[in-house]
Amino acid sequence: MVSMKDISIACGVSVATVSKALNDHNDIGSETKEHIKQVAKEMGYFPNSAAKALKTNRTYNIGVLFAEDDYSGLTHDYFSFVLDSLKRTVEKKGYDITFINDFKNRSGRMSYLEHCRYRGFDGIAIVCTDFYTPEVLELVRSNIPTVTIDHLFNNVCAIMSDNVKGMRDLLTYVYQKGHRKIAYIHGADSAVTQSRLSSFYRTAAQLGLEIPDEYISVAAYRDTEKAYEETVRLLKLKDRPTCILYPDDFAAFGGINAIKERGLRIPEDISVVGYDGIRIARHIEPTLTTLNQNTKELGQKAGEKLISLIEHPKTTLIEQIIVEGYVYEGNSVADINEREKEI
Amino acid sequence: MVSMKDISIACGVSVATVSKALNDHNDIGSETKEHIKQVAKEMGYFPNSAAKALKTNRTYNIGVLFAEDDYSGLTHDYFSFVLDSLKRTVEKKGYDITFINDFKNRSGRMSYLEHCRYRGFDGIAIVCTDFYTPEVLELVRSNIPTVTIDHLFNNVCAIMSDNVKGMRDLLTYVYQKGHRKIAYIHGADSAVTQSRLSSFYRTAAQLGLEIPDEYISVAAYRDTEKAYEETVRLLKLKDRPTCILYPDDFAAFGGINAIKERGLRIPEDISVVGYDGIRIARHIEPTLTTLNQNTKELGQKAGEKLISLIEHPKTTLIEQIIVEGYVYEGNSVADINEREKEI
DNA sequence: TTGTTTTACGAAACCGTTTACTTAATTTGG
DNA sequence: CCAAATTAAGTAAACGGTTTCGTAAAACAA
Repeated sequence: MVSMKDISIACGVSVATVSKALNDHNDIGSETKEHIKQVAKEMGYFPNSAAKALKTNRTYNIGVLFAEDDYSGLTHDYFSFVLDSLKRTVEKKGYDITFINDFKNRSGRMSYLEHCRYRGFDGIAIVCTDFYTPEVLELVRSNIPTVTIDHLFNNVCAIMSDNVKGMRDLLTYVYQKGHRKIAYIHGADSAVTQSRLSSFYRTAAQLGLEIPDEYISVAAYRDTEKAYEETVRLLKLKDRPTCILYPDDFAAFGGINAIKERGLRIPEDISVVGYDGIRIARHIEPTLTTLNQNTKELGQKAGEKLISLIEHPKTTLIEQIIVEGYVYEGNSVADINEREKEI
Repeated sequence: MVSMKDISIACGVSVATVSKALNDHNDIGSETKEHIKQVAKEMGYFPNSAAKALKTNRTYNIGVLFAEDDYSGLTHDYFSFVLDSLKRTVEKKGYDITFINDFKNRSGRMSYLEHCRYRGFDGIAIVCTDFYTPEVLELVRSNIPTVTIDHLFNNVCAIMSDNVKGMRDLLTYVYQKGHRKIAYIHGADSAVTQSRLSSFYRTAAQLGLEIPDEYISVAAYRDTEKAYEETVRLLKLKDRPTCILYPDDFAAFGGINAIKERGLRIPEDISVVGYDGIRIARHIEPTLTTLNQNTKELGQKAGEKLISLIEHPKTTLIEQIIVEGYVYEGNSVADINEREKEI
């Protein structure tokens, strides 16, 4: 490992001069500066992040907290796209990404916050987790620059997918296609679910839709089994819905299977709507009508906001950034306007 | 930030004593040791990873190189599962994960290797990338402990999914179902593709299958469009195959769509086989018969091997670890044994 | 010329830990 | 009882940078 000391010897200057030359301080003569840079390059020098961090308290490293439960963080289509975009964004600005976890070593276990302090993360992004555990709360209450994604805390920047508009657009779309009997199997309780559900009810009211209680039920996100069951239940109803909204695309597949197994056609017999816009939704038959979330922008805004928070703490607004998605029009929703007329 | 110095003052001992007490050196009296530990806990002390790394040259941080091209690394179902498993495994042993990239700061861009040295990664895992770029080669030639996944380099530990056995099992399965006219749309050229393709031919020969050239073609992994096109081509053949193998599950969906659009049924009219065993494959209709790769074990073995390489460099074997998958029997492959008899 | 400012660099402290080497006190052995 | 060995602590130098402050030389002004 070639260090500044080696360069200072090679150039016959002090290490202070080397440091200042490489960092482009302006109290170093331009010839000296160029010469030092040249020699540094020739000798294959690059800095030691640990030493730099130790002295400057800046690591250029961002901690990302992702769900630790099985199969719900990294492997989640929606969140992995957000992470990918976040990663690209911060890397462009010279930051690395390290996962936050309950770090274990011989002296025991660390809380998330302790882990962050241990690693000296300049900022943290909380992407996909249970936001109401004590450790997560401890984290957001700390003074480390933080952004959360799809969750709103007091005094913490949040990048939110516009669930209210998303659900409104989705329901309005379905309505315009002539549907009046619309069921909604919503996700498990969370801030996101709340937003969507209340937007669903509000929009329904505005459209003059009547939603019987039996049209509303719950299946956890990505729970194909439960979505399947609930779909079966809905199909058995005397007054069956013409369209079913699912918690997300993945869960929708459970519903689709239930429908197909009963010999019903999509969308002719019953329409189906997902949420998220995962890749596969566009590649199956029927292509799934869904709310396509803008994962790229979510990750990008989160990264930009976080870096701004780190580099300009005084002037960066603590705010909520809303990112809109759009209705992806597959062919899983029938246009029944004409059918209605016939009746 | 409470440091060892603070504790040393609080305890009336030197920082060396604190350091040794906290690290359980045995030249500290047990009472003193306990007392120091107690005070450290009370004061909320935890170490500074940068300082520790600077002094010890150990970061307990592992660099992971993931493809940087759009939508092929993090968001890839197969690789994201491997990463998830790798992450869990190394975290259990007290290591963190940071992504390797071409780090940029004001003094320019770093190569992957330079980035690794800059961050002082104890080891690196190369998971999913183009293995033949100069920068990746530079990386594997370095003396940093390294494991690669699904690629074999000289003198580097490799964790490989058993593509030879996988393809053999898959083809044998299809054969046992009575299929004799089997097409294989294989992935773009790579070591993985080579393994599968040669295993396909060898197994075919052993089974006495004749595979006309027109049954073999190429579509990039996850390229639904190309898979669609190639499927259309296959369907138009005079002597049409009864079963088509795809590069991966995702690509298979392209093929499935082509087949369905032409009014053909799966598996009654034509059988379809994927590769990977991504989650969704079990949740669509028909459920996809595919080779289920053992992502959990791949990530786990990779993590364990890497840590062994880091902690016991002398005694750890440089070897190739093969992880087997299994045929997931969906219902996309028809049993045509009886049909054959009828004819 | 002399006094003042500017420029270009160096000395040294410091960031938080680890560790080789000392040293003082205590225990052990004969 | 005294020398040797052991134990328990401390001292100080590193690790590789950054930064404050000081200063000699050069440039400038009058």
